[in-house]
Amino acid sequence: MPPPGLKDVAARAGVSIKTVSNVVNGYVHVAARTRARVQEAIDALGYVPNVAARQLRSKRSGVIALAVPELQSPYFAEVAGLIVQAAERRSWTVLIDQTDGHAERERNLVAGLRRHAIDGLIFSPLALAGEDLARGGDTPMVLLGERVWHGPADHVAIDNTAAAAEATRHLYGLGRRGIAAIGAQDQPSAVTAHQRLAGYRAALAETGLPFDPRLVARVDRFHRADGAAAMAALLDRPRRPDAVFCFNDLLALGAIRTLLSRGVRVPQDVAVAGFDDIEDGRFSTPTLTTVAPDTARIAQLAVDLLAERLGDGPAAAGPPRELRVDHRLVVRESTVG
Amino acid sequence: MPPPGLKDVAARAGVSIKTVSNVVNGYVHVAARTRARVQEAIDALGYVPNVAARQLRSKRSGVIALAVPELQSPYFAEVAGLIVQAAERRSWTVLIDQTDGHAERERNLVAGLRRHAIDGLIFSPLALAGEDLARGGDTPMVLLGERVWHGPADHVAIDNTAAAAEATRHLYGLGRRGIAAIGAQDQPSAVTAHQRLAGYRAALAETGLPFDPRLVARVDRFHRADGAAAMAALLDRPRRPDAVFCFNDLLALGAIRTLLSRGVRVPQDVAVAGFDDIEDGRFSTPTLTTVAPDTARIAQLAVDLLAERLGDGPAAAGPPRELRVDHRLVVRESTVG
DNA sequence: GAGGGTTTTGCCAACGTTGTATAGTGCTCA
DNA sequence: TGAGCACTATACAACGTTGGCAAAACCCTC
Repeated sequence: MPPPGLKDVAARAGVSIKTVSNVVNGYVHVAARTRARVQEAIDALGYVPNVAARQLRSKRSGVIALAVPELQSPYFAEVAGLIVQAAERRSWTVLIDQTDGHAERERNLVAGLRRHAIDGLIFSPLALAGEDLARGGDTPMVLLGERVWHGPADHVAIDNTAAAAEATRHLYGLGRRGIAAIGAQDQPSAVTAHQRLAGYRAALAETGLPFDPRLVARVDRFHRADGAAAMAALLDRPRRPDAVFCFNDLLALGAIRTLLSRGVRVPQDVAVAGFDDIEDGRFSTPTLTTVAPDTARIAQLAVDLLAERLGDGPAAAGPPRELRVDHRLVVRESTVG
Repeated sequence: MPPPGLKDVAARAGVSIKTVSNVVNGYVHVAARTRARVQEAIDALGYVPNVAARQLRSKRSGVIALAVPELQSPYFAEVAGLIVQAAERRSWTVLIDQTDGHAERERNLVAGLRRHAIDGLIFSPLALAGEDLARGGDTPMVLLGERVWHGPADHVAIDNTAAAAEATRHLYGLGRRGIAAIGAQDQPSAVTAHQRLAGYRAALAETGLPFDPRLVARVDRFHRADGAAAMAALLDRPRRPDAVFCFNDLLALGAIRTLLSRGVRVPQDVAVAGFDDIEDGRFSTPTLTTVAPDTARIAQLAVDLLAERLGDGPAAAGPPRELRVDHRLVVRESTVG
């Protein structure tokens, strides 16, 4: 037996189909008596609106998509969870998509998904930057990450450069003078890596420390294994650092693992700072000094921005905005024993 | 300008709407010439089928839902990622939903979502068990976790009890005699906790060790903080354990944190084993001994089972099945220094 | 070149919902 | 008491797609 539709509810309540629709959509001008009778019929039949039909008619699906490079990464998982929660308050459903950082997949997503079925898109691009993102439909889009191109999308981000500089200055403030960095990347699209590197360099310049390329380790991805390998490489180079700023917490945890397994003490011999404030860093040994972005606010803002664009209000159109979100440096055992 | 529809493509190619539909759906009897002309028009216009309309007509959406308690938990994030990948091979989209373990939310999901919009559901219940799950539509459902009730759904799970026993025996085999457990839960619906506790008790019984309730710590959730608190409580009790079996890796990492911060050596003084084999445990200090379920296979099987139920083939109907997935004990530094 | 079968295409209806236009109801106020 | 008005409910069309069916075009054989 097919699920009941407005038709069935209407028949049972003895009213027209449209009246039922009005009740369901909370239209104001429905007599209390009628409303009650309809509601009773709805409950009795277990009526649930058919999303497909509703979308077909009204062009709104109540679904937004969230595209992140990978869910396995705790940072993205956390952001995803928060966005789902924020969206739920607007009774939106979130379709989470994983791009694995493949440009192809990101492109498909932007071009394909955006045509139908999705009211809006929150996108954390990894491989894609620039005009590629501008393509595909006019579905409202909010980008997580700094604005590095000039397409028609809103951005939500922390000040990566300032935060990275802050972390680096913290290490300098501890008296460290051989401050290494782990997480540099070559691809021009790796904006996050570039900005954090820029912050690191800015702090060095500011404090008068020379920039030494030998103290900067490149990585392919931002995973623990990459951090572990990069740290090993740094230790094998002639000049051994007494502090490391890692561009995210996973890299830092991997680096710490390498240090400890080689008998290097953290933080006495080498101080380590990370970025993201994932939960792991709060319970690792040693606990991790890190830059904590206000992820809850990032999620909330992303959803709010999308809502504005989706709304029929005055703010629906307008130039793309870039919203800056706070961050703070959380000092833990990996830098001050 | 609204996105192009079959109508527009038909006009451009000079054929009827239905012919375009036939081309899109790969209907056999379309002349090669016609097909080519239509395809060219599709490409030129960038036509994308309207999912809503298609679903309205054909009752298939190409979307399956995955409901997990929380994405923040690395284990679920990993499983979610793998399921998305497995689903992609069947060109399904996955709608990931977070229940936060709230019974209410899980119930809504099962009752509401299943009516429309979703072809199938992969569900990892936390709060809900029993007949509650049986309600709501006839959308095919696959449960992640052992079968503890008798509704009409397929199950994919590892043998939690056997795996827990294995981990406990491993600790016993190291010569430990005060083996504690962290992760017991009281709610009858906490099936996972019950089964792992059962495995722990079975192993004790088998080895002749008495079961001591003072060595079993209850937790509210399976997070690091709970593990840390539980471990602190265990250390404060009169009888101090020399080994701990934690019902998941997060609990274990939290427990290790407490041990190390109190100056207790791991594994020399207390050996710790976990469950899930999340990535954190491979890079923590010490690295974590744990039970590794074959998550890739779990994901693949869940999707395959759903596909069978969705297919029009002979296996579409039939009694619910329970599929057992392998696991193995991964021994690392937290038990053997 | 006509008859029969096969391939290909076109028309119509329907999926379940909502927006628009409209009819009906009961009230207030002159 | 009737005109005017606000409120309430209804009828109908349309969203873009696909399945069923009929018509048209094609190909072959005799």
